[in-house]
Amino acid sequence: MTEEEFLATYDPRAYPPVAVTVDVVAFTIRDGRLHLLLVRRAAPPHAGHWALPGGFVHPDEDLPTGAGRELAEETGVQAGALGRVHLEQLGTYGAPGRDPRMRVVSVAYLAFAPDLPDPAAGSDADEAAWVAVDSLGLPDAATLTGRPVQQRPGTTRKLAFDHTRIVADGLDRARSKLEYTPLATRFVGPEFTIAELRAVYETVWGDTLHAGNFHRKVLSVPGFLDSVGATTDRGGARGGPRARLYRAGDARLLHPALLRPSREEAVR
Amino acid sequence: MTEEEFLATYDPRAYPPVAVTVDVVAFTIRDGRLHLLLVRRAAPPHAGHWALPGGFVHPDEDLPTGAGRELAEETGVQAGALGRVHLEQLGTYGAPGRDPRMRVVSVAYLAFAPDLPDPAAGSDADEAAWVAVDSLGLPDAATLTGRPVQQRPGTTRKLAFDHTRIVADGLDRARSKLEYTPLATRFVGPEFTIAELRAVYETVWGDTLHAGNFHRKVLSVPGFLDSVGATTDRGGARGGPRARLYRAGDARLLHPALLRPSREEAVR
DNA sequence: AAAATAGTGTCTCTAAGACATTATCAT
DNA sequence: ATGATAATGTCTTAGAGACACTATTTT
Repeated sequence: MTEEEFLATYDPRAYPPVAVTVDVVAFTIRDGRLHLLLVRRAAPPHAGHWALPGGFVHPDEDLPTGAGRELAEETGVQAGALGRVHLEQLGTYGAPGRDPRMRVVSVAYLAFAPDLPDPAAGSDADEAAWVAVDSLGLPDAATLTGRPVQQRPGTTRKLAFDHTRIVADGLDRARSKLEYTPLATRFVGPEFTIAELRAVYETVWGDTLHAGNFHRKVLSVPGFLDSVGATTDRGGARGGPRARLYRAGDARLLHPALLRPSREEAVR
Repeated sequence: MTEEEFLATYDPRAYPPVAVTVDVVAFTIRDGRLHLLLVRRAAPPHAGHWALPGGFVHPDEDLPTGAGRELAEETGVQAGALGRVHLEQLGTYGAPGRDPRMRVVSVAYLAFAPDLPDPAAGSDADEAAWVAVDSLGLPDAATLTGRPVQQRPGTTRKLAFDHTRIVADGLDRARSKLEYTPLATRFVGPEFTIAELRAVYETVWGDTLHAGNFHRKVLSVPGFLDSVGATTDRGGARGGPRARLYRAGDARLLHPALLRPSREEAVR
């Protein structure tokens, strides 16, 4: 093996070409539903199918930089203005044959953003849109816990390549990270109410939470929320007192964590 | 961007070549200390330095398959006999310039194994060895919690490329996964005592645990341990009754989790 | 007035951690 | 006998969850 490796060290072009791409699983919340940024492929393979935004890594470009660039290209947000967008590496997918053209190793990134604008028209020849995740037919929390699945309206789309798996992995990661990191604050504006934060958890987890217990719980986690000292201008749309406003604190981990309800079933 | 992407789609060789390698962070426990499989590089760059075992991905080879192959090549264990070895993807490292020769994107895998034999002599021209992790000068749990660091004997080695960072990330992952998965059982034999399991936690976390509370705790986690019904042949080397033997249960997640002591300091 | 919501109080139960205790084994 | 260890018991405290309740606001 050493000789082979030795040769490869000095002439890697002797190997069949491998392409490295960056794909982005970008989540946001719109109208109380979790949405995912997708682009419709114009060219084969999988022409006409929806796929994750992504593309080849540029020379001299770091992987997270490439992910931010791909995200910026599709959303129209300036790459430098992605300040409130959280970006983290999700995983790398490189099974032979996952792209019929050649060996493609794809590094997937996960992005969380507050409600971003619709993809800028004409920014790309491919159509791009925020698509409700629950229209993709992925197994959700309700499926896992045996409760009846309520398929939400919207066309069920089959994603190109292995992107359905990548999205499923990203969804798992997102659900898990809400438990022990302040990630949920990335889905809301810089100042938010506890009810808005709770809506994030309920949307991503696909479960309803007890408002009173949630309220006390998040306030008890050190460094999670900082009180702004002000309240909303009005009460809720259907009544209720004005809610206090909070900002994200400096905690990077939540301790104690906010555990999802009833995870025993998913343990085995 | 579309044209560029379009062209690239059909002629990826137009891009500067990118190499994809697989590196393995393989941990095992020897003599109560956490060890890491390293190889000494024979050729430049970083000749003479220790590095993670790894190499270029073979054509038509899946990424985890490649990781298992690299591990098998260095440990002498047959690739098919890696049954008790846990393998999972750690992350992908692709910063430009991390390899001075060319653009190299490296997919790192994390492996956990019970005590494996010394690397088979002559299996590779490079020297390979199990190296104590605490001789690498990485920040350990004691460092993070402000307690005095006791550097254990052994030469402090500077690893090649960005492998020190990769190992640090792997160590973080391992410490974290002990909390909420039955991963610790991968470091011991098929049948083990609770004291042996506790030694794994203490070794990886770099902290001492209360024997009695640990005992009751692991037995209270559903599906973590299955009793064999037998005990060890002898008591401990320094006395004590014979310990009951257990096997790993069918739980894939520990609920409730075994949290590390005093993590508040690392939260911010 | 009626309904909805923010925020707090109370109670129960689980679990973590500190510590003690008993039984068993090696030297 | 002595010391070490396995395994269990006890007590205190923190936290999760269910539920009730008050105050505030909108329609």
